[in-house]
Amino acid sequence: MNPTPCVRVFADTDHIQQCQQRLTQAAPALGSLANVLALAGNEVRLQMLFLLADEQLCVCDLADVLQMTISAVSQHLRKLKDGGVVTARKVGQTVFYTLSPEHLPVLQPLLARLTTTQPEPAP
Amino acid sequence: MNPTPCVRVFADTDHIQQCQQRLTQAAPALGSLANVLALAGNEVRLQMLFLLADEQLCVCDLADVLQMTISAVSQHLRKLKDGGVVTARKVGQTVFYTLSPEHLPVLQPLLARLTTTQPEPAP
DNA sequence: TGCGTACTTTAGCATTTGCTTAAATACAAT
DNA sequence: ATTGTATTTAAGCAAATGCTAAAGTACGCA
Repeated sequence: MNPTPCVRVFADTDHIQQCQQRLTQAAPALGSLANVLALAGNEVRLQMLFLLADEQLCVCDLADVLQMTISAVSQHLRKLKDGGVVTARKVGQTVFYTLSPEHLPVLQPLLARLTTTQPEPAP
Repeated sequence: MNPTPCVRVFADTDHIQQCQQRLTQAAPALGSLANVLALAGNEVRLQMLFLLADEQLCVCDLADVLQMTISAVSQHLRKLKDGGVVTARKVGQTVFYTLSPEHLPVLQPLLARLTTTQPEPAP
């Protein structure tokens, strides 16, 4: 596991342990956050989330907009659903996807950055 | 590219195009954001960023804290550096890493969520 | 009951990721 | 110059990812 350990003389053991303790304390939140960010860190999925922040959409719509196979879209949506990021609502044979409230506190500020109108470069 | 196109009868073409236009407009910011989130979406790297938000650290420190090979840590740091997320500052033969200001607006609120003290469950 | 539509799931495959191991580079001190 | 410390880089490999293609499921309607 640690075949090339850190060998410097002046390792501040106390400091190291403090850092480890901070990590341990943050661990649950950190793990959860990492999962959400990993999901949102894919460009296609981030596009989906961006669109879903505005309105609910069905698989077919997303496939049309993103110019992707329905299958590929569906697989992305499954990951997002498994991660608790989106929620599926079935109406007849159509499945509408929405951002689920669970991770909105994380996602909203991120997605908001994509909507704000960029300042035009001076002419 | 699109072997199983969406075949439903009532595809709202105007709506689809509106969505595509919103995507196109957000594209640069969205791509950049996706890159940062993909970097932060790895648990090890998120731990690193969490620690670096508090204080600058060298490769050796991070390896000790995270109980990882120096090589593995160095490779993660390279990705973070290439993505403009951290900055390297060399002092003698030690390299200190810091969060770079470029993507702080994205990272700060995320990392802040890890520091806030959780409310204790009532006894 | 049978057909068509919307979606999901499976299997397969190329690419990417994150690690290990080993060699290379950079600097400091002796 | 030589040695040692801190870090980077390269090569190799197992596992994860994201797609395609092809079945499979669920629902609505005639």
